[in-house]
Amino acid sequence: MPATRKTPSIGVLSNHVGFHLRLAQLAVFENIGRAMKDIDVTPAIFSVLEVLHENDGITQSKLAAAVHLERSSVVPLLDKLSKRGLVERRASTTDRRHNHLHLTDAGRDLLAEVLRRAAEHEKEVCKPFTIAEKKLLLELLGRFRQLRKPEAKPG
Amino acid sequence: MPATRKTPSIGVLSNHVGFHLRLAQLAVFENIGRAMKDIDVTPAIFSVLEVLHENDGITQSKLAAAVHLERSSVVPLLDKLSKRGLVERRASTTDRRHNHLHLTDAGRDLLAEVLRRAAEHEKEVCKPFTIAEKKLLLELLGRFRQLRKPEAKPG
DNA sequence: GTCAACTTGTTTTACATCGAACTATTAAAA
DNA sequence: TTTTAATAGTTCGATGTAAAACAAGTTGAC
Repeated sequence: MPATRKTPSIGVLSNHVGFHLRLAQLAVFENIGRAMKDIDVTPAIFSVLEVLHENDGITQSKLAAAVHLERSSVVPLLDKLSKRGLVERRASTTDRRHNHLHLTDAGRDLLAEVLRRAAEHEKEVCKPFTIAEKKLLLELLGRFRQLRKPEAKPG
Repeated sequence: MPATRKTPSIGVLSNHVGFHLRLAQLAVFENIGRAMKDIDVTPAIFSVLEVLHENDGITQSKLAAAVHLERSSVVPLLDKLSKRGLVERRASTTDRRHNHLHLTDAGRDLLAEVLRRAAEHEKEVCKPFTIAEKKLLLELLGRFRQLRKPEAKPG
């Protein structure tokens, strides 16, 4: 019995949200990659620049939490960005454990371009949806937040 | 100017599907991780076992395509699985480039357990949704398929 | 039948991310 | 005040995935 005729079946995977979330994310991120590769901006970098712009002087830990990366993952990312002259780490004077992060002018400029492209890209990627459908999709996705880490700490 | 009062803003990210897809996938996969870590099964492994079960004798390339991994990524994964005695690579007799992949008895046994847990986990993860909502969500996610790689090949 | 083009699995290299352990610093407890 | 615990950033090691280059095999053009 020739097993691999035509398209392989994915079995129960077709009923699992995890699988489909991954595929969707893959497709969208691939798209972003194409849209921004010439300016060397990944989704992670985009989110960092945007959060830095929205929260000037934020610390690394808070940034990490905001973009859902680990503290330790943010370090090399910021290394790269400050090497590119987009971000500055300023040691805090009041609490010498903290770094306060700031976008440089170059960082702000790049972010402006990134935002321009991101808006365009978002339009592209959401073509399959009406406004209402997109809003609905985001709302549905938001519900997964409910199941984040059962992180001890009772009220 | 204390920049980091309260919760940092994520700016335009809140309107970008990519960001929310990532968060949702993160949350769901984290959950799966917890549910299966004692049997050493990741989402990728789950999908591979299932596709192998559904398509006995499938080749590595086709498997890779089915689970949306690269050919080259599937190699170390299968190495591990065959080392664990869950999967067999049999060289094809008709086309010596191909490996035909087969689940071993142990592989089938493990998959059975995995499917049991996956079903339970899926129920858990989809608690925030009604049946109709979940169906809707999967349908919406499916629409992102339309934007997969503009991979040359005109009709 | 020969040679070019393609396909399959693999190797190698690179990279993003994580978790655990470490240092310096601050805060809390005693 | 001294001791202890917590926090911020970092380092280090491991892992998963990808992209590019490759060898072996196959197919198709001529």
